[in-house]
Amino acid sequence: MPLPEAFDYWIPDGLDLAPGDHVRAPLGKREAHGVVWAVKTGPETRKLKSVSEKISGAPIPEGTRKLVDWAAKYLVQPPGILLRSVLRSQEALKPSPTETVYMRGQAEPPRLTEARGKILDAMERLGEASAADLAREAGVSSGVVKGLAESGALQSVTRLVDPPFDDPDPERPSLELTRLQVEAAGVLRRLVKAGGFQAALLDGVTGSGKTEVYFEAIAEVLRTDPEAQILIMLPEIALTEAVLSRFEKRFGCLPALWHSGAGPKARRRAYREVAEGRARIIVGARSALFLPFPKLRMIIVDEEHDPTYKQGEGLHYQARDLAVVRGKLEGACIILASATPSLESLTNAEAGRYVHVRLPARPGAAILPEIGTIDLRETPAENGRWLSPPLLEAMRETLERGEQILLYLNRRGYAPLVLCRKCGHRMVSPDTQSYLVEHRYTGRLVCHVTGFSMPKPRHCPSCGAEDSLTSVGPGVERVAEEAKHLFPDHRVEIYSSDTSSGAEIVESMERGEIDILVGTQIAAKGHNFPGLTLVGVIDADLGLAGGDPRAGERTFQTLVQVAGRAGRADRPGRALLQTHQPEHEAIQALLAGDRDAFLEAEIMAREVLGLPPFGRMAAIGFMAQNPKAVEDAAADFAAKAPVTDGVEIWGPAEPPLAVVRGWHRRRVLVRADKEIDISAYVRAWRSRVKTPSSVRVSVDIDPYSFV
DNA sequence: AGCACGCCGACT
DNA sequence: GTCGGCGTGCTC
Repeated sequence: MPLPEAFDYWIPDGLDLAPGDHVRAPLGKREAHGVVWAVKTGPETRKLKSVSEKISGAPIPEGTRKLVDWAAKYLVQPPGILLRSVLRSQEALKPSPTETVYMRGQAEPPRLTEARGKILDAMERLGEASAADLAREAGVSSGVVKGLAESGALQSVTRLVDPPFDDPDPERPSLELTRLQVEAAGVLRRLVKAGGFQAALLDGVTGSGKTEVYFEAIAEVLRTDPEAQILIMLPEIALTEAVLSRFEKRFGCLPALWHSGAGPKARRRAYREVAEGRARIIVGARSALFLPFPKLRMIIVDEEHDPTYKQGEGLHYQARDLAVVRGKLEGACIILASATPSLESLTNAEAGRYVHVRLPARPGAAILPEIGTIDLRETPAENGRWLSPPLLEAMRETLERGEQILLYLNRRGYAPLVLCRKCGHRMVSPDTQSYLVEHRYTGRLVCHVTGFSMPKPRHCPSCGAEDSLTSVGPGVERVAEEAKHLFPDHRVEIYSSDTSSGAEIVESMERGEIDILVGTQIAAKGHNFPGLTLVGVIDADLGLAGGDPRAGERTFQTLVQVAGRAGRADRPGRALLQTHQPEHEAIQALLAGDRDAFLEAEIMAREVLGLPPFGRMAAIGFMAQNPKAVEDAAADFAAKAPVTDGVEIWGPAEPPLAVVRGWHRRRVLVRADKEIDISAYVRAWRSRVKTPSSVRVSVDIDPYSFV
């Protein structure tokens, strides 16, 4: 619970409690589940309540408790909020339930009655099954199954409903590695051998085989310590498929999975197996970082630059950074892997805090794509079209050779804006006032923030004009429509998070059945399409707009990832970027293939402004249903900021979405010099300002966006 | 987070 | 005169 600190209780006589144990304890008028944080002895004058009872379940290990304490301080949150992230599966504290299944036994039934015959027939059909299933299938009562089991005609096996995961085998032959991969793996293995906290940045171009390299580091951990646990973090569940199949090839089984999409059963099983130290390797999303590993020895953060490691509602944290902290607290080895490392990680590597392991070339014949720009100022697409003549020409050539094309546009739906030709009214979401996106496939206008949707109206809601609403700008649906129109004899498909059968699309793309794939961000990640040789980026400028200092970096990362999809097998690929500003440094750096020069420039800009990683940032959010109340609360809060050298307060300002579902929002940003403990500063500030309870205040340390 | 208390408006 | 809406404060 959001209490400021742990509460003290008496330990009743005869109850043996140690830190990490689960207990029930009275709290106000009720009882609550708690975890023993410390055991104290000595005189006590306060009147304390007593712990009610100890409850079963693996205790929360020391490393996990340290993480809770550390993160609570750093994130300026009550420790209970962090502990809640650890206690994600209440049922997992109980031992796994068991189930009894029956199979054919050795003996023949002493008397083969009609009912017994039916059961044996059902057995033939079902193979092994529970007594209830067998009885239902045979149409008799389950008592018959019991009788047969006693006579030995059926044999019963009792097993756990949540069985342990298979043990990964590090000794299986590793996949064939290139010389460069062997070298990189060697560096990581030496880190593992050295033991204790180690951090490495595995920095390799798209397709250079980073996964295989860190698998060798994992194998080394498995070999060195028979109890060691390893966490592999991925930014999204959509990405796990590729990693899982390669994992199975290397280690002979599937790892335990942890992600928010898993059902209660899968969660309970994964949680219990992790907490009891049996699960050796866990593949998971950001929340896996808070699992109670008793012996965590390695954390891999794959695609470490990915913004999904940040975000999250309620509790804001940067999972990549917390992973490094957890590594320190546990004495574990951390490997951050990316083709386009974040500025933060690169700076750490350059400062020598991380070992910098580079993987420069792709294995085998695959080479990086040739990258070119199309200047839309010189060769624009036709009015109302989005594919420029040079891109169309390249598409024609590619299709003639029987190769595949990916058109990348990070915008779902048909058109990002719908407006009235007569009066200029723009269709906006009732909650957030953000533009409604037209989805022609479903015929609706959708708010991408709240999910609000409505049928596209025939009359303008403002001036009443009929059929005057027009679609402005492209989304993937619209680009696909254009591609279909221009290449009617080729198969065009859309791949976005709206696509219901994403896995099918990926498979038929892999098999070469799709000629032109029009995709959003989701298509840019992790897939391997051997026949893909042309990537067309519809709008390379998207993301460069706005004053966000992170825009250049983000655009660069995305474009590298997308361009990296082309020409992975033996055929060289090329990527063409449609842009209005080919001179932008992010795009120039891509053209030159000069990532490091681009990042150096970015790093210098950040250093001058004192932005992360050269300074610290915090965002304080205010939310209330009454617009006046938020405004006043935010202004009052900002006015009461403690004055300190090296700290600047920006705002209050309206965040990008000033109203969401009737909640009005304001934001105050804090920039502090690197030496300043920004968490302590914000904590002190918060404690001196009293905000009305109708205004919710949230703190986000290291916010992703600085604007 | 849950739970109780207390203030105020609305209804028997 | 009492019920219940929610704003406020407390929980070892």
